[in-house]
Amino acid sequence: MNTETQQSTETVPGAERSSGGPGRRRDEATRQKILQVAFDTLRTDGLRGFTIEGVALRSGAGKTTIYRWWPSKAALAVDAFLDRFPAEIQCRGTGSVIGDLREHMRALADNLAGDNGRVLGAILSGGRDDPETLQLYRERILMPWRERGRRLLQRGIEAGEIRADLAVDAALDALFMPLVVRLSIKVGKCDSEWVDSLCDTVVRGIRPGH
Amino acid sequence: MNTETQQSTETVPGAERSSGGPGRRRDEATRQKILQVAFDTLRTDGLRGFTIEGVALRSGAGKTTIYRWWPSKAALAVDAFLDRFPAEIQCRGTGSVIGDLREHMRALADNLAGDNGRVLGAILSGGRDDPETLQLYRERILMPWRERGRRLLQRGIEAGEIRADLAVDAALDALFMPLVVRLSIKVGKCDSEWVDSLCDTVVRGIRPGH
Amino acid sequence: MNTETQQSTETVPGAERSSGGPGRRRDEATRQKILQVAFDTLRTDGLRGFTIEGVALRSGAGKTTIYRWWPSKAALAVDAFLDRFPAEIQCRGTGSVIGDLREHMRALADNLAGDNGRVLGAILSGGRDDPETLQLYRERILMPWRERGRRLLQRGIEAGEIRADLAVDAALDALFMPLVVRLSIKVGKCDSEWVDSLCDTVVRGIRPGH
Amino acid sequence: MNTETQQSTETVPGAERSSGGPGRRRDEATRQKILQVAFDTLRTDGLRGFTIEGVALRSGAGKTTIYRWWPSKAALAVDAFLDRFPAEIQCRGTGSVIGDLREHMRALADNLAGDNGRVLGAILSGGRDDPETLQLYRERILMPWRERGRRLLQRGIEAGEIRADLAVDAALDALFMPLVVRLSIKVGKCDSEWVDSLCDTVVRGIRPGH
DNA sequence: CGGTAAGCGAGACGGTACGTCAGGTCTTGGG
DNA sequence: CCCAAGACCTGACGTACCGTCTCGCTTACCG
Repeated sequence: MNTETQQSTETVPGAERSSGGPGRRRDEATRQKILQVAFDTLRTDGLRGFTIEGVALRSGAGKTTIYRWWPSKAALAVDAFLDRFPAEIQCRGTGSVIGDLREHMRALADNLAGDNGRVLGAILSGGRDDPETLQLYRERILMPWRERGRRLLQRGIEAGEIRADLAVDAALDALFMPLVVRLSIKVGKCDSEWVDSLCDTVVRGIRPGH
Repeated sequence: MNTETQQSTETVPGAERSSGGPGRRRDEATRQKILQVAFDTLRTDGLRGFTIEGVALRSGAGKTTIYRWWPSKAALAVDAFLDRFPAEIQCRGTGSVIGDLREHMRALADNLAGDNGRVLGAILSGGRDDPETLQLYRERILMPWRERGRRLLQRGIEAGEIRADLAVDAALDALFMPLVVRLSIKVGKCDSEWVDSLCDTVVRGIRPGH
Repeated sequence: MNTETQQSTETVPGAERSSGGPGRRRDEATRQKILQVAFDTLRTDGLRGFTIEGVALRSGAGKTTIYRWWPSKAALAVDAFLDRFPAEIQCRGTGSVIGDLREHMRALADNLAGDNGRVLGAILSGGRDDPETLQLYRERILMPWRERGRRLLQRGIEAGEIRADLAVDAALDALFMPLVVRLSIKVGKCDSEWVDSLCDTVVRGIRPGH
Repeated sequence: MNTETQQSTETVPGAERSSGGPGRRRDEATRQKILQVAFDTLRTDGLRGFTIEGVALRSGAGKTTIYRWWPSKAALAVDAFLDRFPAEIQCRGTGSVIGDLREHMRALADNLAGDNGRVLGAILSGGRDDPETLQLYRERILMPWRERGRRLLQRGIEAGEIRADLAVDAALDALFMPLVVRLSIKVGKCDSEWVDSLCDTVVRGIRPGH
């Protein structure tokens, strides 16, 4: 678990009520075990084999305990993912904004190349019907990516590296959505070659140059 | 059912073995009823409320009959969608290739604005765990969109409207994937305004012009 | 099949309408195959594994054909049994009526020792809920046994070997019912030793003798 | 439920694990309701209409709950019967052992005259294919009858009322099996007249008296 | 330092849907 | 009119998880 990047723990499901008042404290080891098992199950069996019952069994926890802290299995899945996914993608700065943008997307794709990608893919689709989980997904996974991208684009506009009349949201869509789809629909790979190609295309557009 | 646009019906699940040999023929009315009910259920209740049991009940068919023709509920969902979705999106030609591209995407978005979009969204994610259905989805829904787009882009390159060194696949990703995500994750609308904005962005790129 | 002992074939289910009128004649080979397979299935798998579906499959007949000639699977079972069970148990005469009685029961038990017993046991219980089959069973299997026994007893009474005030039906119950139960409930064996013991007991009674 | 006559409840299916250890206790009311409904269904509709599904529906219990406690529907049927059937048939003593024997059988027939008989008849045959249930049936229903009878016979032998060289098992067969058959095959009634007649026959034998 | 208020595991409970099996009916084409 | 093949609706099967609900036990604070 990446403790240093876990911010605003209080409002996160599965981590509330950690002190104050009488009664036994929440067992942190149990929480960890549950998240661990949840993540592994998602990785190994996909969302199909991901059941509260199974997580409870394999983690040695009671179902009650899981339901006490996570409102739905989708919430648990999102949490299990985020617990192992850095809130802030770290990447080295290049000289230019557009270079930084490419680095950001590369780092993202890198990070999602292995287990994380499998797990996120599982979540992406499965939780779709649960509006609450969709909300969680948008807010806690997708938005941070876009916000980081948005900041970069704005910085680029200010620096004159990006045209001022850009429809920022559309650009973010063009950049990040393909990543999301490739993960969930498994159409093609998400390697850095592809990421570069995508970035380049969006940066230059499809019209004949200059 | 749109008979004229339904090509190569023989290899499509749920439509095989329609003649020859002894034994009772497949009941076309039943097939239609099942697809109809499946579509309506997906539209109304989403994938959450979409159960074989329910479709059987509401269509008056036996569960066995459904399982005889569709291997999984995801396969049924894909079929129900395609039965009501035109295989070829029709749109008027404009003078330019880029105009045609925009028209194509507008028509697509239009077609998915109502029930079709709801249903497709439901399918998109739910079928993810069933590799077979994913395959179906890619081949029978996504690919036709991309192919149409690919042909347009290539025509544009030949006509000099589009730069010759374009990474076509990346461009297709940037154009169509956002549409898919907006449908499935319900992040933002898919109206023609947004489509125009997206097209424009991909066409011009994000760098300062010429 | 024991053709010579099969009497009154006309009223037997599965053997009617064998001539006259237009149309194709009934296929005797098919009838034989069905009965054969039915018998074997009962013998091998018991009533549990005895299904019209299975018989149709293994005999190569269509389900329709079976239903055309037998109203229920119990009827088929009874028929399959009777087709291989001699209508008249043959046994050598002894000097005395009581000896003949013992011989009759021995022959019966003998005949039911192997496959026939297994099959009859299967029928006995399974058909119980179908009143029609129960009727069949009583009329075509049980009654002949009792009638033969009744004739013997009556002969014994006339000959003075059996007391005149005997409640014949009760005696028949005491003699034959244990056989039926042992077959169906599988409580104990039905070997000739046991048969002798039973006969002897019923003959002599339980009170101290002479 | 006849609490006072229910002995050794611990080893009886559907009544185990009623205390100790963590976890929610078994709901006795539910158990009662299930047995009640099962009994009523058997009485009303026979074994034909006796389905786990139906019992679950009418009792308000989940199918899982039934399957948790009873391995098969036959086991449930046996239990439903025994729950309402006195483990020890009570009957007044007469002066003689043979009189007591007749009383015992009368009481038995009496007890089985109404609903109990219908239910037992239903069980008798239906459970035949399930060896486990057959076992249950033999051990928990048939054996107690025979044991009681056996004790009576032995007492009779000691008292000189019954001949010393009697084959006790054969005598028990002759006495009780007809009862069982009459119940299951429905050949004739089980009234006290018939019971008397049967007893008398077995007691006196069929040979001319003394 | 003892009461009380949680947290925790185990596990029973009423449900819903699953995917399968067999029952009995029907509709083909061919003999 | 018979027969095979086989599609069809019905209904029950036994299983898997769901989310809820007791239980008895274990902490830990707070008066």
